[in-house]
Amino acid sequence: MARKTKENAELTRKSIIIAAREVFLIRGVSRTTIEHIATQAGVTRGAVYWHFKNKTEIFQAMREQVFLPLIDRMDDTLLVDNSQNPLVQIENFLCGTIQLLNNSLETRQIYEIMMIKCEYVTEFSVVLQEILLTCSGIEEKLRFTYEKAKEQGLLHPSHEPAQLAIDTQLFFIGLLHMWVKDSDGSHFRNRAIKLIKAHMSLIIR
Amino acid sequence: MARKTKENAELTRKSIIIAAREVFLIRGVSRTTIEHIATQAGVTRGAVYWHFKNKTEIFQAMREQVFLPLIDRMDDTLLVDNSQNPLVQIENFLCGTIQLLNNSLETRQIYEIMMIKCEYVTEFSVVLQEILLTCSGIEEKLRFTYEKAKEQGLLHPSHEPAQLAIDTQLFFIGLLHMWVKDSDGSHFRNRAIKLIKAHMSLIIR
DNA sequence: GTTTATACATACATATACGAATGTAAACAC
DNA sequence: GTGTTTACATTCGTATATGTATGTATAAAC
Repeated sequence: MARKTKENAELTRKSIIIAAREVFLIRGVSRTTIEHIATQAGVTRGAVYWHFKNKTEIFQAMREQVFLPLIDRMDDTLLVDNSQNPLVQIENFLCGTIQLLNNSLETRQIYEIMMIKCEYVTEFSVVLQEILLTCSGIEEKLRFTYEKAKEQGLLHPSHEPAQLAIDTQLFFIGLLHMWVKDSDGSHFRNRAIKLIKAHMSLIIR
Repeated sequence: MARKTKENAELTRKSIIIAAREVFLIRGVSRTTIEHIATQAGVTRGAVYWHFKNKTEIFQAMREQVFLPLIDRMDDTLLVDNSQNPLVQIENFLCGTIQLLNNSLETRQIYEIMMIKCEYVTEFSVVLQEILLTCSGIEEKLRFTYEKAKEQGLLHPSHEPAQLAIDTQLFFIGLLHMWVKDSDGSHFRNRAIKLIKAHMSLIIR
């Protein structure tokens, strides 16, 4: 086939990542072959192997699209000292994530793939470690923000920021998992924002 | 090969399920072949196909070993009216599940397989629905118990049993997920019981 | 304008997995 | 004790996936 311009080649690369996401979602990562991805992207396996070494590399490229922005947004919402109520900051961060999932089909699908359409074995075990690291980061930033809240006397005296941080983190991890699994929407997707507000109301003094 | 007695055949069947669990854990469900399972069990594919229609059936047989006891134990701990403090009942149920995971290698491995070594697509989507149903059951039983607590004046007046039930459920789902992923143990496994007690302490009036 | 590297498509070799079909020896029913 | 069924092992045909090797037309470099 005729050689493409650099811009066109980049478009091909992106279309492969999009195609991979679509096929991963339907078939799961393991059962997806390079051929499936190529066909979905309208190219041949040759094109895929030109842009990526193997399926794992495609998966990683797809994953970076949601993880990097997540960290950024977390930093923006929680760490930036905007003299706002820290508890509101946390609520905004949690609700913001849910709204991102609601608004972005791409993000929604990638979360779903990572949570219930991927087996974390061999090459993918590395991804698990990264996820754990990201979670540690979230916990730390939540704790930092709950400490601000405590300093401002917004917390019940017997509540420790470290405990609240983990509790909120686990609540949110659980919520995300159920949000993704609840494709019907009736149990968690439609109520997610309310559930977050309810969780935060348990913490307010 | 020589025909086995009924008892021996049952042993073979069980050894296949055990072998499947061991291989699923290492290779993930999708990447595991019938041949892998057979070899691990010390039989041939013929034996596996004799006892099970396909891999999905083996998976289901394995899964039932942990899900049925979970429901039973939940009913025993939460529903039986033992005139104990309802909040203690909930704490006991949560801690009991963690202790079960700590004590039973089998349960631990099956949870790990179901959470991060399995892709819920096509035939396995059914399993997701069952999991969602089980979760609904858990939520309901938690709510029932929180309602008992409210009647006994153990809750803060502004706290609604329905909200608490979901909050506790999501907390626990998050905890289980992190418990499983934290194979190192330092972040969640060693602290799980403390985290549960901390969570419950947020709820006590 | 020629050369070279690029961006793929095509073809090939190898490996592996599945399910069914067939074979078989012993357990069990009678 | 003979016939039948069971509990597997073995064999076979087919399908599918992978990575690489090779081919090729063109964009880009000079």
